[in-house]
Amino acid sequence: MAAKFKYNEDILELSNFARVMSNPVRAYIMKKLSDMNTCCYGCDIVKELRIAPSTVSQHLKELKYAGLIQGVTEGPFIKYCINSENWKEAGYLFREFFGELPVKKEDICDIKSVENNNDI
Amino acid sequence: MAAKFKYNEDILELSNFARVMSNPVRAYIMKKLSDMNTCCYGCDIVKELRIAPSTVSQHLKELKYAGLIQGVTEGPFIKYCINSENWKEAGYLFREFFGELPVKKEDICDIKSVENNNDI
DNA sequence: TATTTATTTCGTAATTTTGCGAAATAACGA
DNA sequence: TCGTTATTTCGCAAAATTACGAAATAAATA
Repeated sequence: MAAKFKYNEDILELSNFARVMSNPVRAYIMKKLSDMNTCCYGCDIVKELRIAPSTVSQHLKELKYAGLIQGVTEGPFIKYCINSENWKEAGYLFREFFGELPVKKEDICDIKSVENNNDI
Repeated sequence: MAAKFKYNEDILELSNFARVMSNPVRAYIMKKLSDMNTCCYGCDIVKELRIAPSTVSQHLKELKYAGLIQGVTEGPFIKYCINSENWKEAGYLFREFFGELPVKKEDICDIKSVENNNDI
């Protein structure tokens, strides 16, 4: 029978990052950490999302395993921060995947010149 | 007991797109369609990835349901093309999620390219 | 008409994901 | 020391995902 197809490494990496972000809890955590570029404790997430500590712990573990966050022990707490390096890496991967997007209005340098636009 | 947390709509939308792209077959198909901005038939995917037709059909259905592709009947074939509108939308969602990344050279706002730009 | 090709639907089995409670660990403060 | 708080690990059950084969549909063609 035919050999199994070998996916491009980028596709596998991207789909794995996508898998990690496919859970709302994990997406929420990453959004929180990246948005305000701040850190948080597991107990913050427990309070905010009102889910079991063990569930949060599991998701944080997965994010850590994926290299997207890193934890620093602070007494009985563990302060989790984003791993900027890998976060950027994931960002580039997705950006490349979706391709260069036409600029949005608010991103355009000069609004006037938008009126004659030839891009597809 | 505490009411269930209500996620931001963007988070839910993003994690759902992420779920869709978390499967290598689906990521492969989208990459193929978006990369060369071309179309394909289900049977192409069957041949390329060497997986069962029913499996491919299922994945195409999911992509269609997510609004990322659209099919046009062509005799016994169905030609699938990308749904640019929604693909762009997903792209923006991810771009916003990952935040503005340090500009790469080719992304730098260049008056010339903006001058001929029709896209909204 | 019979055959071939592309596709879909359906049912199924295997695997993965998810969320939780219970129990254990660790650090802090009264 | 004892109780509180934060966290993790473990086991479990429910749900979702995945891939497949068999059967059915539909169009093209010999």
